[in-house]
Amino acid sequence: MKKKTTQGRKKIEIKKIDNLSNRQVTFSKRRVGLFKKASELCVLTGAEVAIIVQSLGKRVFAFGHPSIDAVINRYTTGSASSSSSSSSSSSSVADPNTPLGAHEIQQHNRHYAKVSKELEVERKRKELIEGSKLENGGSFWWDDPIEHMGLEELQQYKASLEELKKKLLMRADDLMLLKNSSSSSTNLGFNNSGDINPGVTAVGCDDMFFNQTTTEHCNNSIVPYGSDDFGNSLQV
Amino acid sequence: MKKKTTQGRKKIEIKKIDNLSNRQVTFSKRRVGLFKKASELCVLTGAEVAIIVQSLGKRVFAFGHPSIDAVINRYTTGSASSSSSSSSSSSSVADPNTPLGAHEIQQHNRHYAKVSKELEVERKRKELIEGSKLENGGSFWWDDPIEHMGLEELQQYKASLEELKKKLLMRADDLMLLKNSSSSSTNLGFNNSGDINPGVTAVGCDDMFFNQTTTEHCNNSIVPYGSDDFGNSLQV
DNA sequence: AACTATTTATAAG
DNA sequence: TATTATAAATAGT
Repeated sequence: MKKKTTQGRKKIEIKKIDNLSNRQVTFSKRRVGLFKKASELCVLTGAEVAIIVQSLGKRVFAFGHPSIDAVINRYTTGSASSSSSSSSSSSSVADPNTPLGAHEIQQHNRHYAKVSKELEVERKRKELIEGSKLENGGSFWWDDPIEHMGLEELQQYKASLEELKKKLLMRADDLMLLKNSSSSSTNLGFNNSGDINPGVTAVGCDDMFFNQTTTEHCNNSIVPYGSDDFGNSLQV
Repeated sequence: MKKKTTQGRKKIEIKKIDNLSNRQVTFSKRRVGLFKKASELCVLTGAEVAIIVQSLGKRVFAFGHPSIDAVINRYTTGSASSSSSSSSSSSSVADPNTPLGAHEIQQHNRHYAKVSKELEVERKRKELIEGSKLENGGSFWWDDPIEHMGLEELQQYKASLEELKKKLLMRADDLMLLKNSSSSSTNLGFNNSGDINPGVTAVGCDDMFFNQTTTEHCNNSIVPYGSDDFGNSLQV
């Protein structure tokens, strides 16, 4: 018979975790959990949500539906959906990439959302057929560093990317509306597959793939900029 | 013996809920849950988080630690913690109050955080002694419309407010750094107890009490502006 | 990073 | 609204 292998989840006090390592792990796990919840809230109720999370270090993650900027704009302006606004001033900007670009991004996001959903559906079907192996606990495949994948998984992964790439290219006309000023974040954990979505601004599509933690149709994104920090499920 | 009164939680598909009513309750419950998670993430890992949620109608809720604006600023500007920034432009501002004020607010928030925690601790103790009656399911007392409270609860509630008010006044010196341009949101669900914290900007302290869903030290806030919508646990 | 044993969050009633 | 049986999230290995 199987011995009780773990003591199971233990109740914890909601106070700062002293141990750095544990804190990092917890940050990662819960950050993913938070984004998942947000995603569900969006899908379930049609609400619009924007989340920005910054770990103690510097890494920033963001989630947004229908787009971070759309929600933020609405918030900062009072309710309208103005185009420009935000950013502006500020003297000590860490990286000089153009942070926002509201409308364009929003538009792109709309497309991404659709495409993303399609892929998600396909993924689910495949998963159903082959027996789920792509999911890791609470996170999603696009959160997995490739190192963790087996050969088979890698192939599936590659296939998924190709698939998505193809779909995105089919929508190239719309993507063309975006300035292809690489922008996005300065140093992502990921830089591979750098050809997909050339012109996505702030919430670079590359980021979306490897960093977004959400589910289904929500076009959300995670933009980790700044150097490394925790958020371990994301680093290469 | 007790009959099985409910079938318990049922698994649901993550797809838009058709029934409006159900969608609303789900929105409320999950919105609270999301903010709670966010709060825990902040406390546990020291991360900075900002969340803006807008229900399908118009009501907007926000959560932020150390302050929504601080996080948003950092996001929009790229990483720095500029003072002014954001909001600025935008032509169609619903309410003319100065939305941000980063540094000052941040400073205030720090204090609020401390004070808030103290109150929370006291509340817990009291609750422990009298047998928890302040909590409603997953939400917190400050989320409860006063109508739902019994006389006794109301008194306790009032006492809590007074207590907090006193503490905040003790830190008046710091608060003085803030412009006391009422600001905050235009039409809150709540307007009672309008004397506590006169000069809290964007994330008016009044809001904090009645709208924040978070826990403990996180100085977060929920600013519901726009007319009514769901988020039922909040409306007056 | 994968795995439980539990704690939490919640769908329904 | 308060309750309760379950689904989910997650602390500790």
